[in-house]
Amino acid sequence: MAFESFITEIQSGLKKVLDGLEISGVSYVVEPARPGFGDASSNLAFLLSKDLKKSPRDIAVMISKLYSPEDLVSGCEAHPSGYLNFTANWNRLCRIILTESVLDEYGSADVGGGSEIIVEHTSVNPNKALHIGHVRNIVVGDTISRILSRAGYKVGVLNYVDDSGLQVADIVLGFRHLGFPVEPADGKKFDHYCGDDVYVKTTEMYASDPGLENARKEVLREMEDGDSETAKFADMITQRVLACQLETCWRLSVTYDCLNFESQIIRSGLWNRIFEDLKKRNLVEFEDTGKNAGCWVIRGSGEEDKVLVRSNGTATYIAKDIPYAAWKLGLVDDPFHYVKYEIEQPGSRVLWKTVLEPNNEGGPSLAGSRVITVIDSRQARLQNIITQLMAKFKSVPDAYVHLGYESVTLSPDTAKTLGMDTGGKSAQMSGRKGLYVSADSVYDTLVERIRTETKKRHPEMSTSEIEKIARDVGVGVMRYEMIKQDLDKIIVFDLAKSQSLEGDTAPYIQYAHARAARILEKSKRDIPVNVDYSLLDGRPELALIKGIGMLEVCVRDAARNMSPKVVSRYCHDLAVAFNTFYEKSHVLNLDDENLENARLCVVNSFKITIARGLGLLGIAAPDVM
RNA sequence: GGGCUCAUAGCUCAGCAUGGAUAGAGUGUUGGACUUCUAAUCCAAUGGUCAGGGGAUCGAAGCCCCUUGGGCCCA
Repeated sequence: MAFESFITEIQSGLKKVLDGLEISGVSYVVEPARPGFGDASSNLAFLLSKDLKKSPRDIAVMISKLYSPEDLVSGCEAHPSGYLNFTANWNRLCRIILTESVLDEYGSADVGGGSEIIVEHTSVNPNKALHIGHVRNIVVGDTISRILSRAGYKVGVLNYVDDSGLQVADIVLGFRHLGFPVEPADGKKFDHYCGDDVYVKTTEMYASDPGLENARKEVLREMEDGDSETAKFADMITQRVLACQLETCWRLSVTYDCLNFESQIIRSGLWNRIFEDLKKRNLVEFEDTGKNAGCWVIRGSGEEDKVLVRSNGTATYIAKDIPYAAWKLGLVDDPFHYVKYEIEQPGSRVLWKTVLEPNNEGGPSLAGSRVITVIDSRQARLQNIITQLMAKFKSVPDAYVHLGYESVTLSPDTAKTLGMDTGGKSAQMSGRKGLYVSADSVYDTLVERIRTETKKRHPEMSTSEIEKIARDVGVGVMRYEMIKQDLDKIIVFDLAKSQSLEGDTAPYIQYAHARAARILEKSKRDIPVNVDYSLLDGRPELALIKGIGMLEVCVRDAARNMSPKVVSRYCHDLAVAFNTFYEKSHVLNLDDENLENARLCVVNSFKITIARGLGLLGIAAPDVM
């Protein structure tokens, strides 16, 4: 409970006061105070002002007189503005926070109540390498799944591979009809080769050779027949690209439970079953007249009707997403079987993939009562239709959630380095035009730079140690930049700025952790357990301890609002609190063993808590950097 | 043309859900702090018509309406 114990006590104390006054039904809040206004504040007096026909100030004074401090609350004061400010009995609160914060379960919050939830993210066409825009999707998805598991959900993570779409057809066409060799001549990573060379150059040719459009349609048609040579070739190519993409994801500490493939969803016949179901429930209608004559449509509420099946019998792209959404929610009998993915992903998580042929391997447990789909907000309209449709199938509130985010664009400078003059405006990335910055290149450049920085600081350090630090920090920088702003803000990616390691960045937070680690290391003694908490009376200490105590509040907030940014801000604020403490309160060589022990205890709790917070962001906490 | 969305310091962003205290960070610029637990750090100065207008409220950056400007989606 940590800091929440304090808040809870205030709430029950205020309830007693309100009961005494025979007042009920006021939805006031008690929240951590701004610095300089006690330790927690309540807006209660403002809300009572109208009913009691008194000024907030008078009411606050009255309540503060009636309020009787007990265990963790040492005082209740009325501020002239009308706020009620509470001060903590820090001696006791410190004990609670510092002893709880070192427990394994600290930072868990029971929002999910053990219920199962599916998170789908990544879902990049397997015809190219991941670019920086995909990284936002991956990091948002991975971070939210980490937060949800800490918040009491059983989380299953899916990656949907669209291995039968137009983009794959494009590179298959390039390989089979335009003579691109399957093996890149220069030893390039295969996903980069497919994206940079085959895809870009093939799509360029459509303009000069209109006949290619038909060839592409033919390829697409052949791919749908699973037994065709083209389909087998496409499968080989997409599997190779996928393996490369996963390598990139894994480097960024992102892992999955299961891979789904569009080709299998089509061949499983899932769509026909869902379509029949939709007809039975009257959720789709056959249009006899009008511009959609001969089509099956979903009636739009206030919007235009959406065509699911065209008059020629082919399904639209909206229709393709419906069976997958229904499968994720467990609304249909599972047509799939599972095998372990041929390459082991780092860590302990087992990665499965679906197959259509039966086997005895078992499989992951993926029954989700709720589903979160992480896709950028350009797809909001489509996702809205699916959300509405799924709501009619499943009675759980918010069963299907589209977690949208704004796209990543390129800064004018960065676009220019890629050979495009945007006239001072930022530019949308485009795989087709080759206008993108790959995730691998950003990562490699960062790691190289951090390697140099680390060497400068630790000339004696072994290459492998430096490498480890460089990677941990590099991953941190990329992930933090993708998560620290709200999902509805466009990220304008700038190559030069992305290399920054100072200020509000992951290294700032990681560095605070390393500082704490170094103090503990140098103290050369066991972490004291029973310390004199009354010695922790300085402002920097208490602010730090308060921050440590707020982790649960943060996890709960982040999970409820599906907002990964909340955790990044928490980590940053906690690191700031530590750095202030570090400047003002020395820990070692104080000639006062009791004080030293008390402060060591705080440093230890901070180190554990910040590592835990960074862990929620998928960022490692190095002991040295 | 319709829909979604954004607008807060020179720049990048918090704060808005649940209205209330001097609107906060980072970055930039200027100056300062390493014989001390690592300066990937810290301190100070600088910088605001919270896009504009109206409304409800004792009180609005926040809520409602309108306008403007940008982005995206659909046609």
